[in-house]
Amino acid sequence: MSTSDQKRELDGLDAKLLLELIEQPDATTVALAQRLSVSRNTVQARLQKLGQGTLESFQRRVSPRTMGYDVEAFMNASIRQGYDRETMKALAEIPEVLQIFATTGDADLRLTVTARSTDDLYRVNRLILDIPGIVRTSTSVVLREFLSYRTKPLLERIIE
Amino acid sequence: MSTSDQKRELDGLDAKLLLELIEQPDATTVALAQRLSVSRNTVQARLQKLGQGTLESFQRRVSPRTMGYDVEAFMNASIRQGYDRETMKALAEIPEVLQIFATTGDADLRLTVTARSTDDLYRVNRLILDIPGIVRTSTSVVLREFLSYRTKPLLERIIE
DNA sequence: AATTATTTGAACATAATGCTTCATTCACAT
DNA sequence: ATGTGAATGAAGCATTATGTTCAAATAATT
Repeated sequence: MSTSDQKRELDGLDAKLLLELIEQPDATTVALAQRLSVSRNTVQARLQKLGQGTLESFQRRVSPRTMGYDVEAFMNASIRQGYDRETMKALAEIPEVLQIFATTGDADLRLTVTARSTDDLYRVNRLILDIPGIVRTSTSVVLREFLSYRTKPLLERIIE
Repeated sequence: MSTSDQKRELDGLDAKLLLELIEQPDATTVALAQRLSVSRNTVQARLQKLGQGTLESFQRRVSPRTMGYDVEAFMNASIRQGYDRETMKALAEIPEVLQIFATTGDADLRLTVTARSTDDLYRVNRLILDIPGIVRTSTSVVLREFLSYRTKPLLERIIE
């Protein structure tokens, strides 16, 4: 039982593998193997393990912007106690709601929301406010993305 | 010149393709072709276009949690005027800073930050506060992720 | 030192890929 | 309606990758 634990932390090879894939997402197994100077079998085994649970969904690579949703916003929302489950369900039924977090701090929920325009964002905001259990919202619109999501430095730190 | 514009919006086929890839990220080109009842050439062409600019980096699929960074937090930070460029550069040099947005609202910046633990988060917070130009920060730690990033509903909306 | 886990290399049949060509269909502007 | 350019489908071919298995070598743990 102690053999293959569920959640093993990434080692150097895993990190190198992921870094390569960041550079060349469509790199073939053999290409990765020779670039990292390991056998094809090893790469194959590692990739399989990475695929099983450690890698996030492909969805992460899809940007709403591609679909014409040019506005991104963060929203704080307070919910009435006891309405949690149903409120969450209603929120999840709105396609423009991309993420829902519960966080510490004043507001109960933190949403990532997208919209086609600022006008459209207003519409989405109303949709959310109409959900029973939602008390109030405060929105901040993304003006600019100075640094887009990256984990590369963390991966590089693993190697050395 | 009007032939192939840079940013074309996704059509139904693109959306279907992406939805398939969400279900089976390692699906082969031919498998996708027969599942969508289009020719292999078409899938190949579409995937190539998607790879050129519309798809976000593979980095998005890498979760800090995989690397032992179990804490995720959002941080609002105010910056002193005129320090923008250098401050941003200093922030980007901290591996635990995953994202930087400029947003409307009280705070100037909104950061996504990760850390190994809450103690570690405190350390990262100090790193950020020590950056010249950063005036103050307010942090909210993610307690739970009710809905993890998804664009599937938006994609499905394109189809019908 | 002993045991277990991981890696390696090799082989094989099967399948996918990249690329090209070409006819056809489609969308759109004239 | 008509012409133009782009997107698609179909087919073929040489090359390359894949999945799989296995025994031996190496590394890591106890």
